[in-house]
Amino acid sequence: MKAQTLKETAYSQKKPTMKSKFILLDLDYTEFNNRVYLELTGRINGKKTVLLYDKFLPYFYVELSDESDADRIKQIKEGDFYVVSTEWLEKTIISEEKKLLRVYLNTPRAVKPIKSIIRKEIKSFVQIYEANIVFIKRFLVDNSFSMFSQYDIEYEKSEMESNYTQPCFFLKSIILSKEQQAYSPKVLSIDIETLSEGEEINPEKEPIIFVSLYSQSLQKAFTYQKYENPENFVEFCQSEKAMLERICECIKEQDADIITGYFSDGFDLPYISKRARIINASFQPGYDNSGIRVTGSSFKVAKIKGITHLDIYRFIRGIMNASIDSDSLSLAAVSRVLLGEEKHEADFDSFFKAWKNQESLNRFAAYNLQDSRLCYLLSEKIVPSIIELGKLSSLPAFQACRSSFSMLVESHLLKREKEFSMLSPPLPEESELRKRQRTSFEGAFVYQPSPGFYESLYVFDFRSLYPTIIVSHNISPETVNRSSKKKIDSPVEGVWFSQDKEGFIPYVLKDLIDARAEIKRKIASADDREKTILNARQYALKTVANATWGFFAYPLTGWYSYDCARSITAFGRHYITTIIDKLKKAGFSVIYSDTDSIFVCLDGKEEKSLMQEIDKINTELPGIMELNFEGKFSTGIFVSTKGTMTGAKKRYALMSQDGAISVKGFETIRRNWSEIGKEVQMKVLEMILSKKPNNEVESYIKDVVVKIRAKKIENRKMIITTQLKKPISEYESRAPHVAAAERLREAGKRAAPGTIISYIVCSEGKKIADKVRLPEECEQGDYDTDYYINNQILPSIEKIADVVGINAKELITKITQSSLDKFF
DNA sequence: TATAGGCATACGACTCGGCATAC
DNA sequence: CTATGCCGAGTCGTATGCCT
Repeated sequence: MKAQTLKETAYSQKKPTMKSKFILLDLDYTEFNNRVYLELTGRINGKKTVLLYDKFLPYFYVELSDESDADRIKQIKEGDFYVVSTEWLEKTIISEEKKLLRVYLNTPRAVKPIKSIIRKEIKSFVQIYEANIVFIKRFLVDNSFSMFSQYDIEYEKSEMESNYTQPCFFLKSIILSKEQQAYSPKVLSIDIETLSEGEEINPEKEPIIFVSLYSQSLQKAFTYQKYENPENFVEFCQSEKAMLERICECIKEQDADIITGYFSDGFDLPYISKRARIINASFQPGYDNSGIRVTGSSFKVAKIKGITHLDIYRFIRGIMNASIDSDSLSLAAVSRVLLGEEKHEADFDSFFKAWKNQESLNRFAAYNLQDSRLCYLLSEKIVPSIIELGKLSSLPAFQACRSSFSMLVESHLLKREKEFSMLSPPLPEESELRKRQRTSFEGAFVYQPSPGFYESLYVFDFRSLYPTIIVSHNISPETVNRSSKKKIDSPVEGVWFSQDKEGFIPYVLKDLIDARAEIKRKIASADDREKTILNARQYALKTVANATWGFFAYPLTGWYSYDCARSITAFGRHYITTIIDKLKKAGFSVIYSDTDSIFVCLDGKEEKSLMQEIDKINTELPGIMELNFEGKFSTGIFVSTKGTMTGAKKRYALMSQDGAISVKGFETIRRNWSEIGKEVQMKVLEMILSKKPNNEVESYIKDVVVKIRAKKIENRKMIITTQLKKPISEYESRAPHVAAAERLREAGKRAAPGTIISYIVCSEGKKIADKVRLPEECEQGDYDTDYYINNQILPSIEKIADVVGINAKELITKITQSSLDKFF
């Protein structure tokens, strides 16, 4: 925020009021003469425009035991900060109705000092509410406004002179348009390459050598070292400085709504910003001629005024992580999963060599452009979800992209409070917080499966189990253990929920669930463009609905409720176990169940009678709870845990009728397992699920073991990757991946928390940690064959082979024996 | 810069008993 | 005879990454 952006002009005249449609794109604020002005960036008839608005002020609520103290609060002034006005309002906090004083201030900077004056000097002061809500969020939440929506505005010529590069007006009034047309924001993606041969990244010394920009109308890689026969997507600049200035020019020309990058918060944009300063390049793409604003130290955030910067990696890591089925969150891995597109490998050594020897850089340029292209394609898929989450929670897309689940839910609840005249309950004090963090509660029920091979499995699951439990039992902080005419007892002793009045959380959740059902109906008949948006919207609704129950158990919020949280999981356990009993009594055999799902075998009965039984169960479920048919699987495998005969939970494999295999929990889908181990396990699973005869499975296993012994498997498949979760020094024991991290650091490379460590187990040494080598330290075949056979192959197939009566351990010993026999 | 709990598994650190060896 | 060290088996705690 800059106070000096605006200057008052000398004249004042009567100005005509104009009316128009307005698409809101970005929101910020500035100060002038000790008054705060919201800066709304958006488009009027397609033209990017800045609107200044002075009719919204920051505020918070004060609870007083003596109402007459309100007059004293009204008078508070401290330097440039003062109370503008106050008003009394009736608000509910949890279930207590209170009369609270809403205190308006002249600027957001006044919140902290005025708050502490009230605390110190007002005798009847009891409590302050909602003082921690940032100004911009307050504005959006109070009005239920959101980015990329359409508004009807009245505005007039600005009295102030500004240094904005965009036209600037005074906003007189703004309301959300009745008709909302889908707005497709213009996206520009960026990626840079730097000449960094050492491992540490240093903008002081290492120049940016390539920058690529990708949008619908521009797809180019920029560099400043000329070479012969450049591809037509390459543009040469005179120098690095000229290149950066050209990039800035392109960004301005492109006039995009959104700029995206992959890890651009942490790398590309901060690097450009720093590098531009060092080489004295002018790089000011902001509408007030500001550059890239980088804040935060360990978690950097990069902002450009007037263009919403979305770091696709940040969003994937924070929100989509769980729903993405990929080993790592690298651009290559994520593109493979979400776009089905392979990223071409880069050989930076040869790139840098070509750069130094002034050879053709076409391959380097293509690589650079590929990255911004993939990021652009990912943006097409992901940006709609970010926008919809922003709309749902009234957060700017910039914030929605960088929010955690808890922040999305918190903001959504904040937006909905006014429908209940509620305020956010105050955040916990230090001691209460510690108490909450020590408290845990029982979670979900998991059925103990019997190991074996099954045929014809029917799977059912609850639609949104926890949200529907909350709605159907009216579970909310203000309904728990409240004296009431009608109540529902929780399975938890001594806890009940009042049914007299709909609770706030059930009310909000019901709305989310209904809205999602409605959208799913619409999707069926929508065209492709609508479908993208509707899909993003239903994703946002699902995300926020599912995260809402977790809010009860999240210590850092005012909505925390131990009794609600443990009642929800207790209800979950109650219903799933009751249904299991019913199915068993009806003569079906239940194979497995985890939290909200049930796996059933017909056991000689008819499919029809199973479905009838499920229908009956559904009529008996309360409220909106519902058990759905998820699918039928022709074969399935459940295994025993290591060294026992009892069935293992959370690890199984199913094959549907069309032959598609779904694997859960097994090594095949674990990141910290070697490719060879995973590959062999998957292959064995496939063979068994498709009922291949045992001798085929055995000969496959034999084949692999012989190949490993003969060192015929590539090193690449022997690499084990494990994430380093904390600094090397904090580990109590020296696990293999910690030993590998040490080696990595000795080689001068990064080994910080979060780094994925790759290593191969080689022969020299006693402990496995001693045998660890980095992949680049190994020659082909350097690996420890015994380790891979005994610790990677055997454990991954032993329990699976067991199910069809193959003794993998014996088999492998026999192979080893016979190969030794041959040898001697 | 934390939505929750439940679960399987690997591996190092440690303990303990058996044994060989040195003194 | 005791002191020392090595080895393997068993137990425990730490660590990771999965499932819903």
